[in-house]
Amino acid sequence: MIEMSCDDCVLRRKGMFRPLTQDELKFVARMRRRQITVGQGKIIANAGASNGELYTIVEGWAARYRLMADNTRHMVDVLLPGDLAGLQANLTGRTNSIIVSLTPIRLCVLEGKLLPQLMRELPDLCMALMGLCAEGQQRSDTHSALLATAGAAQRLAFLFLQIFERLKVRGLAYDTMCPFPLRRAQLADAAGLSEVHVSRTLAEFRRDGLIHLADNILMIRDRQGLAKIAAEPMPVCSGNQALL
Amino acid sequence: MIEMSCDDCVLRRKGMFRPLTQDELKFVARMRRRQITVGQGKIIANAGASNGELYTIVEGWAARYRLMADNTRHMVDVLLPGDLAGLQANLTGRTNSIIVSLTPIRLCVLEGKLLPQLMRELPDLCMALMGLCAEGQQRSDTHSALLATAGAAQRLAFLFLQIFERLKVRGLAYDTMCPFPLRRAQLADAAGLSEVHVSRTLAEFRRDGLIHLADNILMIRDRQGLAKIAAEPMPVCSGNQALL
DNA sequence: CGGCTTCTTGATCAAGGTCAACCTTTGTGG
DNA sequence: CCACAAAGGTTGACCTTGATCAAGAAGCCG
Repeated sequence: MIEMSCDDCVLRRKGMFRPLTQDELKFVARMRRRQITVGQGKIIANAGASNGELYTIVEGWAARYRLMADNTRHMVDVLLPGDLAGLQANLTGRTNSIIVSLTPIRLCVLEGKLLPQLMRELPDLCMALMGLCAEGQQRSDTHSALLATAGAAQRLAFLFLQIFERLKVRGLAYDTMCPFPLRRAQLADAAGLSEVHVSRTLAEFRRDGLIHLADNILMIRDRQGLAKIAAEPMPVCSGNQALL
Repeated sequence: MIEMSCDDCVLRRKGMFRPLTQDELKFVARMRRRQITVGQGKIIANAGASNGELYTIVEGWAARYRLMADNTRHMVDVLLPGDLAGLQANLTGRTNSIIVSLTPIRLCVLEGKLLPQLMRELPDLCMALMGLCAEGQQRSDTHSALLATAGAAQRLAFLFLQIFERLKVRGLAYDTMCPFPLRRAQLADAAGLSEVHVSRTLAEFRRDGLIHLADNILMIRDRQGLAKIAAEPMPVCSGNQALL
C-alpha cells in the first residue's frame, strides 16, 4: 500500500477541509484505502449494489448520472474537487446513479464499511456528514425546481453561476474565470435540454456579451446580466466539503 | 405539556417504525414537544432560517415546495404519514423550501436542537437517519431525471405508482386503491406541468382504463399498463420511516 | 490528406403552455 | 327553496419553446 499521510493531502493543505481534530484525522487515515487516477469518461462507480467505497475528488471533475430504464440519462450533479461521492450508495446499500469522470481525475478511495464505526466514535464528524447530505438535497431541490419551471436560458445561466460559485469558495476560480471542461452535450445532460438547443442558447449569451466559453475556460463577462437571467440567488455553499 | 407516551403512538402501534431500543425510545420521548393539528393548505414550516423543529406526520398529507425568486414554485416532495420533515432545515440551519399541509393534518413536533446530542448518544439511530436522508436524495434524483427527460404521461404515471407504493408499505393502501387528496393544480406542481395539461393527460388515462381518480380516491385499474407508461421500476422504499 | 469529434446553424415539427369558455358541484345568504 | 358565487374540472383554439433532422464548419490528430 502506498504510504502517504492524510496530513499532507493536497486538499488539506489548500484549506479545503473542515478543520479536523487529531482523532478525526486518525480515523480518516484508517478509512483511506488508496489514491487512484482515472482517465476521462470512465465509470468510477456503477449503479446497483454499492461496492462499499467512498471517493473524495482530489483533482478533476466528475458527474453523477441517473440512468433511466429507457436508456436515457440525466446528470443530477456535477462533482468538483473536494466533493465527496458515493455516500448515498453506502448508506442505502444500493444506488441507481453512476459516477463518471468528466476529465482525467484523481480520487482518494475510502472504506465505506467504516462509516457505522465513524458514527459511533466521531459524532461531530457525523454531524458534518449529515450536513453535507442535507446540502446536497437542497441543491437537488433547486435543480428540480429549475427543470420544472425555468426555460433554457435560466437553467444554463444558473448552472454557470452555481458551478462558478462552488469553485470560488474552494479557491479554484479566479476573478471572473474558472475552468469549465463540460462539452455541449454534457451541459445538455445537466440542463435537461438537447445539445442543439444548448448551442443556440450559448450563442445568445455570447451575442449579449454575458459569457465567453472556450478552451475549457469559462469567463463571466457580465455577472449582473447573467444573474438577472438566472433569477435565483446563489445559495451559500460551504467551502469545507471533504472528509477524505 | 400534554402527557402521552411515545409507546402508544398511533404510528408505532401500526408498526410503521423502525424497531427502537429502550434507550432510543426514551431519547425520542425527550425530543418530543407536542402534537398539533393543522387545517388544509396551511404553511407548517416557512423558508429561511430553521425554527429548530422537526415534524413527524402522524395523519394526513403534506408537501414540500421549493419557492423560486420569480414567485413560481415547485412541489419537490410529497409527505405522507410516517414521514419525517424538516431534517434538511435543521442540519443546514436554513432552507429554501416550505412545508404545506395538503389535507387537514396531525403532526408530532420534535426538538431539533437535540439532534447533535442524539448523534452522540445513539449512533445506530443516527445511521438510520442518514439512511433516510440518502433515500430522500435518491427520490430527488429520480424526480429530476423524470422532469428532464420524461413526457407528461410518464411523469404522472410514475407519480401515481410511487405514491401508491409508499402508502402500501405503510399499510395505507388497499388492494388497488389508496387515498389521493391531490388536486389537479397540485399534480401539476409536482409534475412540472400546467393544470390544463394534467387534466388532459388524466383524461387519456381514464379513457384507456388505467386509473380512476375521484372523491380523493385513486383506483389503479390497470397496473401493468400504468407501469409500462411509467417505464421506471419503482424503487424499494423502506416501510420503517419515522423517528418520532 | 482523410477521418475523428465538437460545435454551429437552418428548417421543420410536436409537446405542452396559455387563454378562454363552459360545466358541475358545493356552499351561502336572502 | 332559490339565486348566486366560488372552486374544481374539462375541453377547444392557438401559439411558443425546444426537440429532431440534416448539413456544414472548425479544429485535431493519425
